[in-house]
Amino acid sequence: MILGDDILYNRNMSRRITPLDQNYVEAHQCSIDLRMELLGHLPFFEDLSNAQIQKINHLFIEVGFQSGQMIYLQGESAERLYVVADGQVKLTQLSQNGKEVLLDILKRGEFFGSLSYQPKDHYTQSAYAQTPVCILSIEGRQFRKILQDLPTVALKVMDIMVGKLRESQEMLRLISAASVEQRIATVLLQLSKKLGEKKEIGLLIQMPLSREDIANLTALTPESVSRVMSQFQKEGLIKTGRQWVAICSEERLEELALSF
Amino acid sequence: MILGDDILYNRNMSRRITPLDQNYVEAHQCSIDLRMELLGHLPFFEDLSNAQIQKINHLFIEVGFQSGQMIYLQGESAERLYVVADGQVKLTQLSQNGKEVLLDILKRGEFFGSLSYQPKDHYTQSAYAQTPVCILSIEGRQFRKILQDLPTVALKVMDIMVGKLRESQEMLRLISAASVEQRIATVLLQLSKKLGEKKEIGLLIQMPLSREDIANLTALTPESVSRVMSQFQKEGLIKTGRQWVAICSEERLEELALSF
DNA sequence: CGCGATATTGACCTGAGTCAATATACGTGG
DNA sequence: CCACGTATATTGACTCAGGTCAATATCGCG
Repeated sequence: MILGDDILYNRNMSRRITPLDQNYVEAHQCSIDLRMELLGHLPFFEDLSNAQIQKINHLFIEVGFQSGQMIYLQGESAERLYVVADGQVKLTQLSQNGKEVLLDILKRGEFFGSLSYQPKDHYTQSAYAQTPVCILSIEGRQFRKILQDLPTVALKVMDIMVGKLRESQEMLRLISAASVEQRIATVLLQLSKKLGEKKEIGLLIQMPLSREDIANLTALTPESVSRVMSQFQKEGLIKTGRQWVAICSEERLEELALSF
Repeated sequence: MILGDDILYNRNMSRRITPLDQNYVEAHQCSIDLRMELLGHLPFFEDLSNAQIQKINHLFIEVGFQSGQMIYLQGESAERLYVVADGQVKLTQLSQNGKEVLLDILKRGEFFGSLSYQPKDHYTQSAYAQTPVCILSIEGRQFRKILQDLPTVALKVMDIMVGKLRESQEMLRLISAASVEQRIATVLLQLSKKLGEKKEIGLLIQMPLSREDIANLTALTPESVSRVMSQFQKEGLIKTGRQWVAICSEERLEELALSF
């Protein structure tokens, strides 16, 4: 993979290639301060007093997962709500025929798992650590109680759900109506908006992202994704390698993505 | 369309064919009592006292729409929240390339429109009357105030949103991973669960539903839908005509639908 | 250094889209 | 109540985007 005049070189000039930061979270323990800091900045807790946060903090436990590890599995009894404290989590659904759909990628501050009151509810997706992650988790019932006691929190959570619903519906439209190129362009832009970091290479999507992941996001096959992305690279729209993508021309990608 | 030993006959034995009830809502005015009755039975208001409902009732206005009429258009400033009092409403998104995606079909008691606090929010879908409908509507800001004042209502609304998100994600999976036959079978079963009525013909989906509607629901073309449904009919799984479908063998459809 | 997971590329195939001709239902208005 | 016209549905012939399968290349880890 030869990438112009960048740090990245290879095809046996032999040297490291991945531009991703890999000094990720260890399966670490956040200090109490760090946890308070984090909880206090969650979009749905941000208006609460320190005392309230402190009380809530005690209800959370902390767990670490290594990259690729399963957090929970579709179909398991849904008992806990999780908050991403550090790293990235992916939510997927598996079909009988073996096809996996990638529903969402979550970063610090986003929640997933059980929001339900239902005692006998089951997870409708699986959650995996996409990087090493640190996760805070709370019993579903207790989170529910917080929502009942603190209407502002409930409203915020509702707003987030409304947003997620919209995103999901947009995705439906994308997959129903857009060409392969448009789907990939759109998804790359979405991800860059969420996880992009400006680097010399371009706007790097700061997370390990395989062709297969992109295929599962766009309802395509890894081979098709590969073909299109090779093309994009030839045209100078992106630079890409194993598990990473950087965007070189947001404008031209937008052009592709917008018109559908 | 000759359908065995049913009331339905034609192909110029000449007679009515649609088995749908067409004595639908007139662009009617609900009496105050009817409105109170309806509001009191909405899933999110059901726990409220009569007095509370009465107060809320005053915030709602009532509008009728004829079949096919637009209720609002994607992109318009989103100012109101709507509740279906009678009839059915469809929510769609249109893409530049002309492809329409059918996101949801709503029946009595379901809400749509603006849930947002944002003053400058815009509808992300369009809403059309699928039948003649009676709609109650409230200013978004006022509904928001209700949610703030009545936490139980906010939680119920949140739960409904969680459910809608799940449905939307299931749909994503269906469209991403299932064959044409599976998609159509699944969608027909879903609709029959929501709107089905047992008739002599079979389990009739009580609403006007064209091939195009089904195509827009399943990310297919009307022609493909037509081919598959003709096949289904030949195999005795369904009976169908212009704008209507009845299910004859739920079991065999389920068999098709389940295994993906 | 060597291996396994990931990515690329090519040749081929096929399911579903497209376009077009035809049939049919059913509302409208005579 | 019939006849006509329009929207809807069916069906066929053809095309093609994207899937499938398989061979090869490449990365990056241990």
